[in-house]
Amino acid sequence: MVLQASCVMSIPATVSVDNQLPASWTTHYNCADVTSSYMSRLWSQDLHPQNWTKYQVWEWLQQTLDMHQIDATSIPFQNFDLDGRQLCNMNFQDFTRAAGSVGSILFQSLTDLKWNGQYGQTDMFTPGDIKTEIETDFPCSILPFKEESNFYNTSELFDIKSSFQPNTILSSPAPSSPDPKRSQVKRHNPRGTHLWEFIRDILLNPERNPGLIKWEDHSEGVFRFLKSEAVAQLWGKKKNNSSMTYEKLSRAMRYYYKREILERVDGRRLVYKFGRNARGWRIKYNNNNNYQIII
DNA sequence: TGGGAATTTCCTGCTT
DNA sequence: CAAGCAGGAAATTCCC
Repeated sequence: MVLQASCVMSIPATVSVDNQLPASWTTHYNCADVTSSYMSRLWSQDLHPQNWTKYQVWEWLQQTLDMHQIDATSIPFQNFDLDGRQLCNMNFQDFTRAAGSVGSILFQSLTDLKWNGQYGQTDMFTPGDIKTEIETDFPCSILPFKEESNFYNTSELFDIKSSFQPNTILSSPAPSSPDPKRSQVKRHNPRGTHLWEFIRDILLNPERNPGLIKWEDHSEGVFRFLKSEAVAQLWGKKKNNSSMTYEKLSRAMRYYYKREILERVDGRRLVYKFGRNARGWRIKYNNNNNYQIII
């Protein structure tokens, strides 16, 4: 995929994913330079940092780092597992403690936003609006982190839903092109997470759900259900449907063949393969032994 | 209220 | 034989 280099999320392979920022953080802003003109028009100033969700805090963090061309991996993101109110309560020292020398930049950025509603001369905007825009334009299930953070609470799955937002902008092919008129209107993701995304997210977080589904060939997108009924029940739990079974889940999976979200794998039970319209499952390793999920 | 998308439910027949 | 797979058909749910 053409956008591999600029549209990735970097996670140290040696560190548990849940200790890291949602992968979106790096993703968004590696993409931001590519999409700056697109993104800049999305920002507005109608949401004070005080009211940000955790997700929006992360968005701001990533955007600020990107603006200063600071490598997102150079600061411990787990120190910013905060909502807007907590963030605004941090003083300069708190920032330097949390992010070292970068802390002063972050502090300055936040101060500008708090008091001026903007940062420098840029079109600073609220992360929340970016979220809205992306939700509007793309069919892929996308919900703000705050709404999804408990999504897998019963199963201890790490939620990486937020990881795929801006990447979707750059991925191709998209089923349909964004309509600039419609993009001005806020629209929620119609039905929450789609089944294939649910499956993908389990696959991308095996340390949280060992033995449910596993990659057969990650580079090819081939995976296999190990505990089919358990996955079905998990899916049912998410959909508040206690009668979900693998038989029903698999029917939904088969519908994906036509849409090329999945491809058939003949002759192998419980084996599926992501198709050309499934995004966010590819992975590659870079020179720093970090892995990147390619959208 | 109607329409569409994305399942969900049920079913028959076939395959492993 | 049980468990899966393949799809058709209709129902359901949710959103616009």
